[in-house]
Amino acid sequence: MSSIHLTLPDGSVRELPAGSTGHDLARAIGPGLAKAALAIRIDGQIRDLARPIDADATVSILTERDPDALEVLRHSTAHILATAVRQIFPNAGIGFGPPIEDGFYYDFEVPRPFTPDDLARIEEVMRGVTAADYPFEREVVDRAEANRRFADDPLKLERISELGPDETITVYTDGPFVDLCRGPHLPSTGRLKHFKLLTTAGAYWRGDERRQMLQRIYGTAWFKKDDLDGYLHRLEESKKRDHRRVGRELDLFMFHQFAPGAAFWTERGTTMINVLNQYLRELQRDDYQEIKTPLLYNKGLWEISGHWGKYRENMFLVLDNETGEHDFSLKPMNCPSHYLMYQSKKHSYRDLPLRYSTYDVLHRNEVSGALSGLTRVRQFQQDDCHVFLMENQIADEVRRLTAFILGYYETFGLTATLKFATRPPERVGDDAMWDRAEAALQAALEATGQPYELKPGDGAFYGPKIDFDVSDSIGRKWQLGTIQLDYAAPERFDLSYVGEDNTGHRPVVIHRAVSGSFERFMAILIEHFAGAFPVWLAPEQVRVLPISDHQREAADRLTRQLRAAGVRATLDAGNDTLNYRVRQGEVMKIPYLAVVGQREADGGTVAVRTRGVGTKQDVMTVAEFVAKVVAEDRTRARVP
RNA sequence: GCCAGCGUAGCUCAGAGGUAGAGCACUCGAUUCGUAAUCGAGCGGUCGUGGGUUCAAUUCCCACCGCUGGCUCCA
Repeated sequence: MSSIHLTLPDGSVRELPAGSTGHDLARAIGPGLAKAALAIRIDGQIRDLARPIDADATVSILTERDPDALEVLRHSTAHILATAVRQIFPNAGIGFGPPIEDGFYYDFEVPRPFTPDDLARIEEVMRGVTAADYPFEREVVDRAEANRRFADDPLKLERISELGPDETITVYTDGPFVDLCRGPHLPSTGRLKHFKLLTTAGAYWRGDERRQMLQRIYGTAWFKKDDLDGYLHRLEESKKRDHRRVGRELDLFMFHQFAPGAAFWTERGTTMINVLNQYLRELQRDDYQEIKTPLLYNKGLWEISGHWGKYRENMFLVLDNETGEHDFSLKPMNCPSHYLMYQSKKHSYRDLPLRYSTYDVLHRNEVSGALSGLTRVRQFQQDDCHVFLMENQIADEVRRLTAFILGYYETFGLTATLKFATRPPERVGDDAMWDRAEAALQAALEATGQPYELKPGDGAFYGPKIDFDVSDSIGRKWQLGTIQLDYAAPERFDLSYVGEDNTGHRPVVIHRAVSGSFERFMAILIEHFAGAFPVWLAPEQVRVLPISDHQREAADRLTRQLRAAGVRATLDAGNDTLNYRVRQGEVMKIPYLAVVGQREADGGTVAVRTRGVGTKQDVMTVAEFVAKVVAEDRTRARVP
């Protein structure tokens, strides 16, 4: 009888009879491992423990400690969910049930959507399935058999029909439930203990809005109760820093149903936006030309740019009373208007790269269901820039812009992930142009040395792009900055520059945004800092608190001194107790509370309470305090 | 746009087929205080909007608007 040789992670080799399983291996190594074993990694591929190993391989046994085991756990939990759903709704069609970050989901085709009560009931049945401790059994079937087994489920039949001729078709059974599935799974349903169903949602079959909507159930699953509790706790905590909540608590912005998707900025929020804008202006003072262009345009412009054909459904069309037609549109992007300005003059190659920057307001008619706080709005202000340059300047410019964007984020302690997005199905320009644009941008991106992820088909309709994504408090990623290469627009707008050879040449355009939009960036900042902004960003940097009316004059003087030095300071001399006013200051997350009692009033000092550090107070002279705040503001220090 | 949930005072939330409450906020009065809520009084809501059922609707039904979570889409 032949045998197989299995190399373990520590380099040792085990010899087992051919046909041995992962279980056998685990048992051979030791009873502890046999008990803890969940799955096995064979030459990098994770498999069921019960599956025979047919050849020599490098292997490792997966236990709870292996991060990959979580995915197996979650996918197996999804199966249990489906098991329970089928028990309650025997005719439910079974869609996809993958593991996702922190959990899993499963899509079902059912005659009516799930209610919250259904969810509770389903979870209860799931507990029964785990208590029954059914083994997950894998079986290889041929196509005819697969079609026969899933004859009552059109969703599964569709999946089977898509499997290639030489793909192995496997089905998994856990107790009463059979599913078409590639696996792998945990040994049995009894291994699943710490899970919770979270929400339901509609989801189009195959993610295609033209197809029927399935009912999706989201859940989470963990190996340990502590991990589950910890995750649920994290969910709660992140809700507390949700920018919509913090924005209201700190009085930064509001929304109104009469202007869906458009923020109202309060004085405090406006102050912050102005601070951000000022910072960007400072950074772009020397190498950029800031311009402003109209908000409303005749459709003629959009016909040239291609927006009328490719982007009209996202544009707010405006009625022209004279023609009776909706011939005008609010601009959804700045680019076309910047091309008009570029066009209006002759440009020399000596002037390139030429960078037009702007902070104009844009409007995009997002579908109502897409709106979400400040992260997804219909009206926003982009920190936009269009660079006109020669092809041989692309690499340099992309490197420069990338450094600019990442450097800007760094000021706030934000980190971004980069994505390289290529031609989408709906686009302008021919393939040759796209080949060139993608090659040029990717080469430039490679040259920056930054790691990036590839997103095929995710580019803008006019060119490939590099996106800079940052996560919000509940883990959703949002695109902030972007660098988009555009060969199409210069053609469409017949843009040119005069080269060294005194003839006309076609420039290339790069679209660039750093914050993406002030709105979205504010959302990210609010959540990133949980509202506790560093001094330079805080709308109110210092609040001066006289202990009683007797120090009012000294407090008033201090406030004026701070203001004269450019500090955003206010005086809170209300007749509330000091305790109450300190609390208000902490709740509003004011960086510094400057307390003036009789000792301070007499000595020309101030007792400074720093946000978040409690009762510890720093007594310093007024001059020292003013200098401290001014320095922190000027250096954009991430304090306190 | 699609699926689901939600919409009661400025905010957080109770409530019930018989025309509404609490805490905080706000206003006034008292208190003048040494680092996270001083005490008292008062003001405040055609219960998102419109229609229907009913003797009676804020409560039940329908439509619309908005918000939330997903799907699609996206800065």
